[in-house]
Amino acid sequence: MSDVQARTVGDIRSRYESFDAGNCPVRDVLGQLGDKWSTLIIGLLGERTHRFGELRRSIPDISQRMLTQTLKDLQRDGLVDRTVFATVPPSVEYKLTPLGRSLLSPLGILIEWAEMHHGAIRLARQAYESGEG
Amino acid sequence: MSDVQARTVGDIRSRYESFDAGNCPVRDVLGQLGDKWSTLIIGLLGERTHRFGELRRSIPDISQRMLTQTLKDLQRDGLVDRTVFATVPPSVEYKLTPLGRSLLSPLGILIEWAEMHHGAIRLARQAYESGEG
DNA sequence: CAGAATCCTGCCTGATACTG
DNA sequence: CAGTATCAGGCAGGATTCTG
Repeated sequence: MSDVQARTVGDIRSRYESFDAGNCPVRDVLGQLGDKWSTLIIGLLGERTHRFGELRRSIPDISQRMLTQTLKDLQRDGLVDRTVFATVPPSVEYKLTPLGRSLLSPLGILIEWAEMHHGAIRLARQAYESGEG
Repeated sequence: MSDVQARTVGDIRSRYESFDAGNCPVRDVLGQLGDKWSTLIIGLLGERTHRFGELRRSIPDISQRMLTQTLKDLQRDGLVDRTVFATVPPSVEYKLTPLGRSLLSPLGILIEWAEMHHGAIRLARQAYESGEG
């Protein structure tokens, strides 16, 4: 692990400085993943194919506008596949593309880190507030 | 890898739904990492300790305000350690805490994914624009 | 059912000026 | 050098209404 970490430490720096803001792959990816709903939708679609209404019910506090827009962005980036069925009433299915599925593993690792250290982060926040906040 | 992926797929879903928005560790972490500058600063501090002015020069397009604020947030979350030296003129050093260093590996993995698939994402965007954008 | 269009608001962010 | 304070703009995101 120390080997992996030592390598990635340098990589983070070098990969940022080789690209301006517009073409930086890190910003391109984290900019999208960092928004409010993308990772949640990717997680749901990683589980199985969902219809639009299923996604909306699974994420009670998302607005219709944001669900539509986030799905469109993910589709645009080639992470999500959208299939329309010409039924009455119409139905639309969303699923991950192979590219989208390949993101599940790195994303899962980050989520594991988040859950593992969430308690420590919350404690640090409390300590900060009572001390100098 | 199929084992890791299969496990994380379910995890993403379950870890989201067990927490409301305020306590969800995924949103807590990605909300911070997803901002414009956090990952860049973490990458720089993963390389070595930096002074305030060094960080500012290393990130030419960050405003003083955002650098201060991002550093404060990272310090608040226990990822970054801030040390003031009572010299004239004053100097302040920033470095990663052990918690912050533990984030370098998962973050590096995500960055590797980003760089590896950045080309595919850009191609998907071009295809989307010319097709239905 | 699955969206598109519109309006509105808050916060993120940058620019500028000032301080210890 | 390392910040803080203040102001201004733009965009993310929500609520509502309308359509095929």
